[in-house]
Parts: sequence; C-alpha cells; structure tokens
Amino acid sequence: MPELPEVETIRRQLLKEVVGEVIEEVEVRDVKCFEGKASELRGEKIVKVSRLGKYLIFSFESGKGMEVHLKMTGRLVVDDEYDKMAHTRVVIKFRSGKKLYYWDTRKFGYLRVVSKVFRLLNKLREKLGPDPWMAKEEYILGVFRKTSRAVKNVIIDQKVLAGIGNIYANDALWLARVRPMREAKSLSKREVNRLMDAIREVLERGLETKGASNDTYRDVYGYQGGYQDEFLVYGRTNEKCLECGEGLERVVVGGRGTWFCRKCQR
DNA sequence: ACCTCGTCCTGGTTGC
DNA sequence: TGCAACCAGGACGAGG
Repeated sequence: MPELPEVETIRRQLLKEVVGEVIEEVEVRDVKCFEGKASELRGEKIVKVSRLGKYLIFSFESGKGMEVHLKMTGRLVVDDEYDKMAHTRVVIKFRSGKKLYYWDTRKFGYLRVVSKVFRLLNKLREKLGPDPWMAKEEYILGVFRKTSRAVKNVIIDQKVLAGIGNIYANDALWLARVRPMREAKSLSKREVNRLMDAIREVLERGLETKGASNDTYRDVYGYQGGYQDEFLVYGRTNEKCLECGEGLERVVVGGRGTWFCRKCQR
C-alpha cells in the first residue's frame, strides 16, 4: 500500500535513475495497466518526476506527461530481474539500455499517457488536498470544525490531505492519542494540532525508513523499506500498546482495518 | 453531506 | 492435508 512516504521514496530514486533518459520503446504486457498509446512515448525525454499525494507524474521535454498510481501492489523498479518475473505489466526501455519495470500483482495501479502534463498537474491539484506539511492550521481547523465524519476517515480523505493511507493514519492517531472513530468536530484545537504534528512525524519516520514493506511494497531498486518494523499500532491486533501495555484492539472504520488503544486514545 | 457497499484483482491466510 | 472462503484496501461510483 504505497502511501506518501513510499511514493516519495520512489520519486527521489527515480530522479537519479530516469531523469534525462530517452524512451526507446514501451512494452505493454497487460493492457489493463496502461492507458493511452504506448507508441506516443517513443523518443520522449524525461525531464522531471513529481509527486502529488500518492500520484507520480513524469514530465517529458515535449510537454507530454505520464501519470502513475501504484494503488495497492504496484512497483516501479530498475532491477532487470523483473524482466522475467510474473506480474511485470509494463516495461519502459530507454536508449541507454536501462529499463524501468512496472510490476503489479493485483493490477489496480496504472500508467497513463497525457498530451499536456500541465493539465494533468492542474487536475490533480484541484482534486487533492495539500501535503500535510503545506496544510495551514486555519484550513485544517476549518475542515474539522465543519464535519461529523470519523476523524480517521477525514485524514485519509485525499481531498482533505493528500498522501495519507491506512497505515500512517492509524499510527498518527495513536501518536496523537485520539480515537479513530471520534467525530472530527469534537476535537479541540489542541487535539487537531497534536494530530497534525503526529501525521507529519509518522510520515517523516516513514520517509527515513524508506517506507513500509509489511506487504508487497518495494523501492526502485527492489529493496524493502523498514517502517514495518516500527509500526505503532497498524496490524498489531492484541499486541501490547507501546505506551501502556494494554492489548490493542482492531475495529473497522470506513470499511478498513483500524487499530487503537482504548486506554491511551480518547 | 456523508455513509456503506460493491468493484477492480491476486495471493496469502484462515477455517472446516 | 485440501480446498474454498475470506481478507487486504486506493479510488471511485451507485444507492440510501
């Protein structure tokens, strides 16, 4: 489940690996994972790789672009082992001989060619909220004050804040000592600020450890991240709360697994 | 406005 | 042990 730290880790590695490369050919092995005409990318030079929330955006010299969303199990990898692996869905071959592989067991993710990258960026900026570091206090307080949705559903809503998924939402709520199912409007200003600080802290920790590989996440070199070894509550049903030692509970909020400590999170 | 549920898809885990 | 049912969830759309 690549979230902000995982996608940003991939982006930073892609800057080193593919910026400046010129595409020779794109081999689409599974049409479900590729939208648009692969042949349009022939001769295109990558000049930038950016990220908005969990989306990656490749910019080409011509002004064209490519949107990538990894969804649950997508990987972008430069390791040539992936050429012969099952579930490699798209192969981007560069003139230098280097190859970038899109691998995805479940095929939820995709690559999509667009003719104008600025239009794609504008569209995404319109539908996504700010990165948690960019969000102004007044903006977040305003959102929280107005809604009775469960606080966890608010922070994973990409229109409110971009980049947070289930893992970091659970851990941030524990760090802020806020129960995931609390109505957002019931949070005090102090609690909202504590939550925002906690969100930034767990995301930064995720970046430092190059992401969470509890499931299928891998970076551009095919390596696992390290955040799964320091989950605060995510996936830790009945394990001890790191603060008080009580057993953590699992419930479902918004259709997703949700872990919390009844004693520490109020 | 917001909630739940279904959809996409596969592989690992659980349960009988 | 064998196999089927279940579960994971990002984004989106339908229906309530």
